[in-house]
Amino acid sequence: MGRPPLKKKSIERSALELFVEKGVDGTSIRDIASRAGVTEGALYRHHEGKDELIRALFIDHFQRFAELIAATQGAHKSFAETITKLVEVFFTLHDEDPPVFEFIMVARHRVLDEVRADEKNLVELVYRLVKDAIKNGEIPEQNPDLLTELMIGMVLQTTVGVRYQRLKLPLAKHAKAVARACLAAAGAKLPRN
Amino acid sequence: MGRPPLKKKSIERSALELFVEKGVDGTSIRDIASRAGVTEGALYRHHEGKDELIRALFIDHFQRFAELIAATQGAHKSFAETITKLVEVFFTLHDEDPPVFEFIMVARHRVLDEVRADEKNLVELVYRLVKDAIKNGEIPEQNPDLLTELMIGMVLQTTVGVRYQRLKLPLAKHAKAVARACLAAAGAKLPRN
Amino acid sequence: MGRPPLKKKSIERSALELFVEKGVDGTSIRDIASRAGVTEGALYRHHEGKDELIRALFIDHFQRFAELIAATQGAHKSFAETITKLVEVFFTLHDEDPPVFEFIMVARHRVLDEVRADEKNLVELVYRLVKDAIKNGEIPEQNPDLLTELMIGMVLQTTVGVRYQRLKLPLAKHAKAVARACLAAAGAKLPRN
Amino acid sequence: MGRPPLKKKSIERSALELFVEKGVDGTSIRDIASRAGVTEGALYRHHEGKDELIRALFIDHFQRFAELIAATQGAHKSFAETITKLVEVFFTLHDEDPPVFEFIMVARHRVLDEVRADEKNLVELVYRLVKDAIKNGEIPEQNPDLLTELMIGMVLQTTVGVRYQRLKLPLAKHAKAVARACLAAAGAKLPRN
DNA sequence: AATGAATGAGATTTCATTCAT
DNA sequence: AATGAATGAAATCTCATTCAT
Repeated sequence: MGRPPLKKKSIERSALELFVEKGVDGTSIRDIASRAGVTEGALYRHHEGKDELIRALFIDHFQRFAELIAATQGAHKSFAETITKLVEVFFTLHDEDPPVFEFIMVARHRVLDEVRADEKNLVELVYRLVKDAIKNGEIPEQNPDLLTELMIGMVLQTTVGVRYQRLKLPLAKHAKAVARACLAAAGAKLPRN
Repeated sequence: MGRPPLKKKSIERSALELFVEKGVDGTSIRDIASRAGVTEGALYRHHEGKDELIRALFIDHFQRFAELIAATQGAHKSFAETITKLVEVFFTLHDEDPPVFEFIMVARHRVLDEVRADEKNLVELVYRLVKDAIKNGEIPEQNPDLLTELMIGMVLQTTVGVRYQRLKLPLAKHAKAVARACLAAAGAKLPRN
Repeated sequence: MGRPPLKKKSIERSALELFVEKGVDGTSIRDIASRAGVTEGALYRHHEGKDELIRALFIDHFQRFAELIAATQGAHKSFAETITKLVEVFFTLHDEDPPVFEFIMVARHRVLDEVRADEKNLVELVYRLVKDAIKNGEIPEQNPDLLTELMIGMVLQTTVGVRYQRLKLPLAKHAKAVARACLAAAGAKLPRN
Repeated sequence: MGRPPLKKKSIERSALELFVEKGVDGTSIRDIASRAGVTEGALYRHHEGKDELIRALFIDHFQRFAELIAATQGAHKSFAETITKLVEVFFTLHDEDPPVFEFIMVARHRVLDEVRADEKNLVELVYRLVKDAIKNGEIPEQNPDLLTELMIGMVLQTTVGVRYQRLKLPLAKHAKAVARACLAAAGAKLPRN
């Protein structure tokens, strides 16, 4: 059962961090190897190349996102409850490992089509929630596309605030307030807190 | 006085568009020259290099942002009016030339310190508005940093929605609705529209 | 431990020779790589760039010069003996590897300050020998700076003569005669040979 | 009879100085134009290109060298007198305009063949003087090639000493002493001074 | 006579990748 | 599993020269 690949994790972690810090295109194999304390060739033992590494990192971590979000979807509750839950899930995901979260945000626009489909589902999920909420009369008649962007914007920008140290970790602390703001923006009757 | 700089504008415009389309790091000098219909060396007549070009483009266009926003600040009105005005200004800026707007958004994190100071002012401006509104009782007691991020998130994400064609131009059309959402998120009493 | 650096020596030797043949500015990375039988990028595995390569070559080889000359200094003998010894050392250094010697002569004016300090010491060494000899009455009262230049000029120009094939190798063969000329120029009583 | 070419002299002087300061290959047309206070194109009004400029500068100034030296040759005097005169001529040439002198020294190895012939004559001239002096018994039997290099080395290195501020201008002040050193090195009976 | 934009060739440098060790 | 030299392609940048103004 051979030695475990001691450096694989280190390479992947270094890559992920650098991709967030300097951008994917701004990070070279050398940068990654250097931070991981290995040489350039080592990376190719574990990954086919830079592209495949990015893809592997994305798919790996995106799993957890997809699972947690899918779980949220399952529980058929009110719009308010679902949105609140979703915000919590997002912030929890962020707090578990902020660099991973940021990498997913940064990389999602580059990773290939089949993955994009998944990513699209995220926007789509919120869109459907909004659409249903309007149909059910939970929130007033309005442009569902716009509301979708507004809510996503609030959640994502909160993570940006953390990155630039304008907000403090853990994000989960702010989940309730952000959820409330989303519902207020949607014109929902706020649940008593 | 020698040949007039026929290609300078073309180079700069091509660069700006490509930076938005393919990212700054993903765009090569050759890409830029090729789209501008010049040879690579031509760029160096007008700019010292890629870095300086990015910087120059940023500073150039950021001017207009700073001016318009400064003008908004001057008009001492209620929180609701100021926020509404600010959203309108932003969306107008975006609609005037969406690629320019997107470039500013994309480039602001790379451009050096003195410029960053200016960019910081934008966040700071909103922050001060929020702080004052809380003090004046226009909006309820709450974390001003968080609200700042939420409002900025809504405005920026709206422009992302346009980019991915989930929302249609002109953005200005959505200004009222976004402003209303910002105020709702802030817990302000909504002005009758 | 990876491939051994088969080409490093070749790159450095090629560079050194070309710098002498065509001048430092007249030699391109491509010239060097081509003579060394490698691609241009190979150079950057071993050196940061052209400047650092020049510097590294200089420092490397200058070591030997400094050591041999320092050794000569130690032996406290008469002016005549010291000068004779110095000329011999120089010519021996030259004969060991004329291209290296010539490179050192060519490069010394471009290499940065800390190295220049060392180089200065060479002139300084001769200067001090001259000064002392005047004080001790070994040679007549005269401008020590001028005599220093005269003696250095004789030694260096002899190496130029070799390069243009007006003199034949080995230079060491001429050491006695050159030393005698130096002493004559200094007005020293010539030692019987 | 048109305007005089105001900038021609400025371009040529700037070029000459820069060639001395930074080397011929290290000096760009831009450098030259910039120091001359003109733009790049201006140079091409007066010269065909960089190569021709170098050549023109060399030939121009070399004239004076050739003339003065030829004049020295004409006067058939003793070896001692001729050498003394030659050193004076050289140092006078240097003092008239040190940058010009240095440029001639620096450029002589690059300028094409027919000029090289002339330059060769300089070494050759000294060589013939030495040869004759040996034949006439003015100086002892010795290697005439070596003595030629020694004397040239003394004269040239003296100019280097000035450049590095180890000797003070005017060089002519040192002519007598250098001539005496040359004669001493040659083993000539020194003329009473 | 001079300008300075633009060219085109080439120089320097970077970098993902391969491969012998 | 890992090394690190070397490759080859591409990226950035320089520069002598040309040419419209």
